Amino acid sequence: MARIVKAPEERRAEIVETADRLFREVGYAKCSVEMIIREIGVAKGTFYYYFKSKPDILEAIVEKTLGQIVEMAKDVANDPALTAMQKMEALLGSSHIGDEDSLEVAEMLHLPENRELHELTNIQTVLQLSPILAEIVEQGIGEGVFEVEKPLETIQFLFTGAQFLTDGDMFGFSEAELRARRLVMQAIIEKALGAEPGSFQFMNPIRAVQ
Amino acid sequence: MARIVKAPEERRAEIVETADRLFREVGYAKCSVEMIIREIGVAKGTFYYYFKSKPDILEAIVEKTLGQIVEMAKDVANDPALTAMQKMEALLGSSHIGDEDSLEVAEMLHLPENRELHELTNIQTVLQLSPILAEIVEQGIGEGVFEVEKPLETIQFLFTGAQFLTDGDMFGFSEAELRARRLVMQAIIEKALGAEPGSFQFMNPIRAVQ
Amino acid sequence: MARIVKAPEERRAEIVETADRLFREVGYAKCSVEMIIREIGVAKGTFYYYFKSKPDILEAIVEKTLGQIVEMAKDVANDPALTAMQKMEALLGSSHIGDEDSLEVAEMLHLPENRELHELTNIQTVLQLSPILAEIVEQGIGEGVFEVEKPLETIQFLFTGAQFLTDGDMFGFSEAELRARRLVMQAIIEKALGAEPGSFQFMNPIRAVQ
Amino acid sequence: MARIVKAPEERRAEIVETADRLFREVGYAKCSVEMIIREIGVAKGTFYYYFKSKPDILEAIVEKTLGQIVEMAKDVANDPALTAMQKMEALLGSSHIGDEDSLEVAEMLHLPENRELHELTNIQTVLQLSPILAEIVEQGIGEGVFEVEKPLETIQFLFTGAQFLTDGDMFGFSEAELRARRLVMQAIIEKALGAEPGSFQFMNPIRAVQ
DNA sequence: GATGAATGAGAATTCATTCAT
DNA sequence: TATGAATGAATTCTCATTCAT
Repeated sequence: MARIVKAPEERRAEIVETADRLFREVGYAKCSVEMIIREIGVAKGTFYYYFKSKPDILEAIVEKTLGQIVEMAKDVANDPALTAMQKMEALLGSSHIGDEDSLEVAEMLHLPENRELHELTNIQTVLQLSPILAEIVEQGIGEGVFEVEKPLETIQFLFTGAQFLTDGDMFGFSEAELRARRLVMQAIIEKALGAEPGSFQFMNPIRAVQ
Repeated sequence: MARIVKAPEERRAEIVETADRLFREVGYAKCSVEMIIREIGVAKGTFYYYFKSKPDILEAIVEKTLGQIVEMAKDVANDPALTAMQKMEALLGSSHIGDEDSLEVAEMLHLPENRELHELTNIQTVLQLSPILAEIVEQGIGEGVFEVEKPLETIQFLFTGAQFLTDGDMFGFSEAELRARRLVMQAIIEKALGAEPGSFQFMNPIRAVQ
Repeated sequence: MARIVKAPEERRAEIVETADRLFREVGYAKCSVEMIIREIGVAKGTFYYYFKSKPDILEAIVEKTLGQIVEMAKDVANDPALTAMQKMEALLGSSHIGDEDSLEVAEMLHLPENRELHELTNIQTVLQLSPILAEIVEQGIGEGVFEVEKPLETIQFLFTGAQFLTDGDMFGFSEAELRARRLVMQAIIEKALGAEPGSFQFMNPIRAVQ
Repeated sequence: MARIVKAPEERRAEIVETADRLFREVGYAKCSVEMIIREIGVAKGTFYYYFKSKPDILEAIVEKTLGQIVEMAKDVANDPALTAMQKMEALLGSSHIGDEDSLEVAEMLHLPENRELHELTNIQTVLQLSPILAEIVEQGIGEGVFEVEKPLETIQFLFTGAQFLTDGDMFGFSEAELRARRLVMQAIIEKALGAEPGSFQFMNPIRAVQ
């Protein structure tokens, strides 16, 4: 096959992205290295030139994904101009704000993922994001909008429930069922954080059915 | 090897139980059919006489496990002598009541499981158990101990959070961390169900540190 | 491919023999499992049903070969009717005596072998055969035909020299060169063992050029 | 990486030396070209600029090694001031004479080598060195210290036995076992060459145990 | 019902070698 | 001279499944 030379970072990114997509589409275990390289049009050796094993690229994907999520969350959390509630909305709201191509946390987490990626990314997401969210909750306590004793543990529980219940299609819920669950989630979160009922309405915006 | 003839149901049950145990011990993907039959001392053909494929026996295991859990939950739920709170305690409490070898729901769900079984059983557990628990919540509303609008969805959210956060060692929490999370879980559940603070204390019994 | 079922020992022996031959023909490293199974006409899985790895079958081959050699040597050594000199002749002589299909030690050792098999079999042959030969030398000392102080070490040295110098075609000697070396070998062995000059003439029989 | 230009002979020698060392350390087959170039800090292409293949560099190494050995042996053999016995001692003696960093033949041959290098170098060593040694034996016959009919073949046999029996750790002998074998070797060599008993004592110098 | 030898389609990984720059 | 990204054939090994007995 014709040899096409690319800048290493470019080639590496190309492989990561393709693998990421295929892993999510067909699952990590069922997606062979063969599939990945055929999709890109490179040789087996090229794959192994950049990644020393299949688990190795999985790690790279998780790191990349988490990096993006955490970075965005930190940007929001550290913005001194925002109230705790505004930060919550920015991170958990389901409506797009600002520029188009920025993926939101909520959206990122709702990709149809498979088990391995699920476990690795979702769990890591909960673990890495909850301290950031907990800090926002602390800010909110200071601002008098939240009232809760153990912000970190509370956030972790709520996050986990939200993550796994509405993520992917693990549960096979219909759109209507998902909506109902999101509404309830909102109420539980408000109660758990001691927030005003309705203050997390941004999680369930009224909008036209997609 | 000597041919040992057994009653079909017995042989089938033997295979299911062994596979169940091995799947949980070493994981579904990593447990080969070979391992299962060697453990029992039976031939390959015998396995395929009873189950048409490996996924097939996985399904059988999940069905069996769920059946046991759901049956027990229904027994409790349908006991006319118990209050809603007592039923909750019976199903979610972490202390043993009654005979020794009966596995509780809470206990069953906390076995170190692997991904495949996890996904299949945990999710199915949430889906099948939540209507039963929701009914108990309705009973509790009638008895004035709970106050919540959407029992089913609320239960599902809480159940999911509890399930995934404290199950297995997905998150790698230490014992102390798990205890902290269980305490918070109790508070959130009470708030979400509109129950008296401390009424779900049975989830966190004071006991000697192991 | 048509499934041909054979008795396990038969199939196993078939694989060992084919592998043995191919390893010697093309070398252990260069002979792939694929080559072996294609030669026999069985599936890959069949090979791995009988041998857990490629090194595993190598071991089996060496064991088989050594077993045959050592067994024959022991039979000769333990024959009470033979003198030490006759035993030496039986084991080291290059002319066929008796039944046709019995491979002699000398002949067995002169097969064109490759490195791995060479190292493993030749060395093991020296180590396992030298005590047997040393015992014969002791018998010879008693009979007054040998005179040497350290039979075992002496035998090992002589055996090693003989083994590696005239074995296979490591050195690329011509037939004439080999003959010359064998003659000298005879003289050295006689001197080293303190035997009568010419007593090991059986190693170099006068015969028509092949 | 920064491109470091070196004089061709220097670069070539650098690669040969590194490959030589690594081949001996990890074995020819197990030492990849990658390992060699990483060790030097040079690119793949550079390796293939100097050597057309991996077997090619192996050949270069053997030639280099043999060259050194043969050259030294010739220097000794052609020294008109030395007796045959002194030459034997110079070449086969196990004690250091002269300057420190000069490797002796005996020492060179006892490096822990691997199969490929072993076969190629040891055999070639025997073949190239034996005529030189044979010439010394002829000189010794003239001087009345040796008495043997076929010097070349005799030397070849003795050399081969010595080489393979005590080389590397093919046989896995202990230090004590090796000492016993070297003593016997001395006796056999003396007998085979018709030399005075004890005249080859230099092969087994009495020295403090290490 | 039961056996276990046999199947074969993959899977991951290695590495000597090439070639555009 | 030198670089290093790219190649791809080859290799070992796995394991769910089949089928002759």
